[in-house]
Amino acid sequence: MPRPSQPILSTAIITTAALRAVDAAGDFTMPGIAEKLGVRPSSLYNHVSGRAEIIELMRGHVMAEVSVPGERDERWSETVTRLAREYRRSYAKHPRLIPLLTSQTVRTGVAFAMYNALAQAFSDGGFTPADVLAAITTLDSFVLGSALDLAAPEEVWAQVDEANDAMRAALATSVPNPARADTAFEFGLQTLVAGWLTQAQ
Amino acid sequence: MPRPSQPILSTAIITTAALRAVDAAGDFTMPGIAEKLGVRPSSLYNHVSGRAEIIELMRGHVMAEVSVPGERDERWSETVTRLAREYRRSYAKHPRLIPLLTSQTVRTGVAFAMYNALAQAFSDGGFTPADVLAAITTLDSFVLGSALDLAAPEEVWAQVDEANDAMRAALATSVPNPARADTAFEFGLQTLVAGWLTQAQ
DNA sequence: ACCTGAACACCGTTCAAGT
DNA sequence: ACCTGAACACCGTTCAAGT
Repeated sequence: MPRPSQPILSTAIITTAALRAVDAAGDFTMPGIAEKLGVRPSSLYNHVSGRAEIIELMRGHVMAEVSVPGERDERWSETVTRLAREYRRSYAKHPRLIPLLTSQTVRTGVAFAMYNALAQAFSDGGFTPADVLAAITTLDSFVLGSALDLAAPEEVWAQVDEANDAMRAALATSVPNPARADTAFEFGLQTLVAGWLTQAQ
Repeated sequence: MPRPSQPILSTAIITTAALRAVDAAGDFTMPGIAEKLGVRPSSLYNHVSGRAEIIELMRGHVMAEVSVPGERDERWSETVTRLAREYRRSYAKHPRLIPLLTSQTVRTGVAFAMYNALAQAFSDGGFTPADVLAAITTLDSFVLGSALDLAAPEEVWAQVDEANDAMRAALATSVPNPARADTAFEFGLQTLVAGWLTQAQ
C-alpha cells in the first residue's frame, strides 16, 4: 500500500511516538519510531525534516504544558515561585528527555509566555531590566539543572568512603529519587526566592 | 607497522584528541579522533572500552582542574562562593562538552574533594545534614545549568516580537555571550549566597 | 601488549517510483 | 500529498591476524 487515502502520520503522531521511546529507553531512533508506527523510516521525512526537528517538536510539546497564570492577587515572589514550580513540573513529566534538549538551548515560542510573566514579576519586584534578565537566566539554569537531576540514577551520591564527616552526615539523610530531587528543588527554590527578596530589598 | 615498539596511544592522548574535537565541532567520533592520531579506529579499543568511557575520561579531565582550597580564614559563605566560581570556571573551559556530560550525571572521584569542602562550609554555616545535601544539589544544578548557557548560541533570546514590556526592556540590556552568561552567573551566585545567608540566619 | 584489516549491525538521510 | 524500496555515507564495536 504505497499511499493510504487517509494519511497515517503527522508531526503530532511522530512526536508522541518519539516521546514514548525516550520515556522508555532514554533515546529514540528514526527506524525505531517508524517501526512502532507501522511505517518505513523514509516515510517520516514527509512530515519532519529530520531527527533534529523531532527533538524540537518534543521540546515544544513539553513547553506547551507550562500553564502561565493570569493576573493574581499575590506578591511578585509568589508569582515567581509558582512559575518555577510549573516550569519544572512540565520537565519532570519526561525526565529522560532533558539530556536530549541540552545540546541546543532554545528559548522561543510557547515558553515566551512564561518568560514574559517572569519578567513582569521581577519588574514588579523592583529589579532593573538588566537584573530581570539575569534573574530569569538564573531561574532557567536552576530549573534545567534540577530537571537533569531527575533523570539521574539512584547511585548519584556513591563513593561514601571518600566523604568527610560533614558530607557523610549529609549523605545519610538521602532518600531515593525522585523524592530526593523534589526536596532538593524545593529547598533550592526557597534559597533563590530568599535571595531575590534580599536583592530587591 | 602492526605494532610500534613504543605505544602510540594512551588514554590521556585519546582524551585530549576527543576534547579538541568537542571544542572545535561540539562532538567527536571514533573514526574522527583515530584519524587525528594517525591510527585506525579499532586501535582505540586497546585503551578504552568505547565511546562512553571517553566521555567519562573527559569528565574526569575537567573535574581534575577544580582546585579545592585548604583551610582559610574566611566566612563559610565566602568559601562557597569561591568553590562555585572555581567549579564553573572548570566547566567554562570546554563549554561544548557540557551537553555530552548531561546524559549521565556522575558525582564521584575527583569532584568529591569539592563536595567535601562544600559540605564542610555549609555545615559551618549551621545547616542540618539534610539541608547541606540540598544546598549542594542546588549549587550543582545551578552551575551545570549555567555552564550549558555558555555553549548556547547568540540568538538564545530571540523572538522579541512576542515579548511584553518588561521582557523587552530586559532583552535590550543583553550583550553577546559569553559576557552575558558570565554576568548572569555572578548575579545568580549572589542570589544564592544571599538566600543561604538568610536560611542560615 | 598493541596496531591492523575486515567485518557486522545499525543509524540518519536522500530520492526516484508508485498511487 | 504521502508511503515505499533501494541506496549512500557514516558510525560504534568486535575479533582474528600480525609483530
